[in-house]
Amino acid sequence: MLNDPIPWLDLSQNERQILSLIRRRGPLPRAALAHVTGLSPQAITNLTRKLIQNGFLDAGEVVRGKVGQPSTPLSLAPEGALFLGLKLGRRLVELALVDFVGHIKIHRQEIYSHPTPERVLAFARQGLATILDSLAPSARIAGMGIAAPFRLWDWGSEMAGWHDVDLSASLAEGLAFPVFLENDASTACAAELIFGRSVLPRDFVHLYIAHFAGGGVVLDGRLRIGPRRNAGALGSMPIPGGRQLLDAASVSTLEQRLGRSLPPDDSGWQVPTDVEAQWIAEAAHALAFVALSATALLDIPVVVIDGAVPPATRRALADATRTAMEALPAAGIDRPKVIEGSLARSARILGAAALPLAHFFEPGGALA
Amino acid sequence: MLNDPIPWLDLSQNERQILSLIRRRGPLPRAALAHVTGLSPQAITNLTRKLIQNGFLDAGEVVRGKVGQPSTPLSLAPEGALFLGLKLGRRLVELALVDFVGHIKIHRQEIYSHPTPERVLAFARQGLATILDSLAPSARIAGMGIAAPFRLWDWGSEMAGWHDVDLSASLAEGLAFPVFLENDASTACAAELIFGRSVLPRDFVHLYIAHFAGGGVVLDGRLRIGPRRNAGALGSMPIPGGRQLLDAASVSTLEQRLGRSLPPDDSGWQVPTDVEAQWIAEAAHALAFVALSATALLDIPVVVIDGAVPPATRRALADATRTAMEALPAAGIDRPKVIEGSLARSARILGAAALPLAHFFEPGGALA
DNA sequence: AATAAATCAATCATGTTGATTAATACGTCA
DNA sequence: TGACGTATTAATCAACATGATTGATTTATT
Repeated sequence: MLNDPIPWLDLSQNERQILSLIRRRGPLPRAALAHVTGLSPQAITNLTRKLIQNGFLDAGEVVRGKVGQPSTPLSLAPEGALFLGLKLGRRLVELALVDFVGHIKIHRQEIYSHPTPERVLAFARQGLATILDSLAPSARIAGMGIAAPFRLWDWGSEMAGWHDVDLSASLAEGLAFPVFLENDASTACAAELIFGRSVLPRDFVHLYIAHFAGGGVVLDGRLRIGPRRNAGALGSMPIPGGRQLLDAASVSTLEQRLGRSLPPDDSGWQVPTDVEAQWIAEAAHALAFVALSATALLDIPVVVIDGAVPPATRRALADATRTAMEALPAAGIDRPKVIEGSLARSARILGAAALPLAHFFEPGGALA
Repeated sequence: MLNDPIPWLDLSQNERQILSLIRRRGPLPRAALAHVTGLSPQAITNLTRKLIQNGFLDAGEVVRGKVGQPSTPLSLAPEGALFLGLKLGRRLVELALVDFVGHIKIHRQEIYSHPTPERVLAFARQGLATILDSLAPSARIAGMGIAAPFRLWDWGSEMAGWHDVDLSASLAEGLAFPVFLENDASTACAAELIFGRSVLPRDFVHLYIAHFAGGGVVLDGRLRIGPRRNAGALGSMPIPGGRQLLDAASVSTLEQRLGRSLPPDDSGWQVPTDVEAQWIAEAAHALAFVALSATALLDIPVVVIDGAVPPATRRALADATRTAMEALPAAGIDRPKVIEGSLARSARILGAAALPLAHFFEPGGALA
């Protein structure tokens, strides 16, 4: 799957670095690229020529008004590559086609009471066929990413069918592009890293509060996977009281307090304020503890909090986490900045699509 | 300090990789190097020729008895480069000259009740002069590393003098080589990584129990420093009870229980077994908690425990940590293996010397 | 005239590829 | 038993490919 040097996807590290820089900082002229990459202007000329020819970059309008020859900013070509994302959730499957700049071009979804392999596969296959049919033959799909919770079968007896399903392999059959699978919370982190609208440092920890709590760790601008593909398992972080983060900071905990489950969109989020406030207080305490742990270990300057929750709730969680962190001992370390994510419910599906993007277009394949 | 391309120290990434491989796996023939680096045999021939010419590698006796042409294993040249290490402790300063394979060639030390800048600087300068005098002019010193606890001034009013001392800059003056400074617990980790006799994976966390508790994080074979040079501050990891690791797992805690301080060598370690056992039990609990946190965050497969304690104590700590970890919740993660370090009291001084070594000879400069 | 962006042409550094040589073990045959 | 051919492995040589740098040059602007 990862062994074929598909010619148009075979980018060098320096080409990837250029694309990654423009993705994060917006359109840049060649001179700026030379300066920040440390490469010679000549090398940038050669590399960008190739990238433009291959349809990954567009030359913008020349910028006049400054001393010296005008510069021509280079921007990402939206159709440079397309990516498919499949997100598997507790109540919802989603399939999306995402372009090179992170726009969702096509989106389909289906609601269920609980996911079965048959239903998910049928939805994915049919959606895939429809999408592929609708595309011009010139459209370049680089790959598909799947965001799925780990251990679906732990959710209850009706989920036992997932035990021996290899979603990735089942869907990859017959497709002309590779398929990637990752924990859904990690994909949310990947989305923030690749498509996020926040200003982020090279190192940060991402906490994503959905039915479960999970996260991702970004070091040196790359999402860390870990030797056993289980880094960023923030939901499993131990917290005081013999518990783990996901016991305190997850929507499932809120649902338990509430006595009912919440629908898979913000519009249905009707939660009594006192119940929510209490949940937030406890969750924030756990989040603060975990954030400080990460900082002591990795010198993390920023912790991003996001989740499949309404913006107001996310804000309250972030605020409460900041407050809770003040009460925890931090001798010898600098408390990290807590900021909100920018993608909320769309983080996981965008992150799914970001998996092939990172693999082919980010320096180092963004895997580690 | 780090900007000059001293010719004999200007090694390419591939040269560094070769040296690093041989350092860890022992003498290797060229064919093996080609296989594991992925470079062509021809490239290995060229690179090793240069490394031998420059005095970093020695060709060993050819190995016969196998099918095919005999192979000539290449080993590190002990005099390939020399490194100075200065370790500053609570009761002890040490200065050492360490060769390319991690042997301590010269060692001097001085005991005090508490360190003052004057005394430490005088000791270092005099020792430095003596050592440099004793060396042949052909000896190649690559640099000096300093292992010092952070925030010395927090130890008490008599240490206030350290507030505005830049040890690194003061000592660098007049020296022909660069000086590096790092937290002493981090250098212990660096020593295990570079000179350690244990078999280690590419990712591990190192816990070092001395007067304080600290540690280091190694990812992808590189010691992680962090954007603010404070990664691996494991002593500051929060643990249940509103405390931090160093409140539970440090020799200073033991000394408090004991009502007296312990001398800076194993021979003076006379601790009643019940006091030690109780201390170990509490420390192990905290260590296990921290180990699990690190694993959830980074998918760490191995945690190394070492310290400035007798081997038996270290073993008891490791054993107790393993046990304590079983009692902590670990849903969603694999508990890491707990192993003992191999360097004990010499870890920090060796690690100090390893700082310049890593900077010049490890892939990526081993800083991150 | 100064400045900055971008390119051209020549060169260099560092790798690969494919052919070649060297030294050995092992099977086979006289 | 000893001699000899063959497969195997290590290592190198020579030619070439890739991808960068350097220094001179062109262009468009204040």
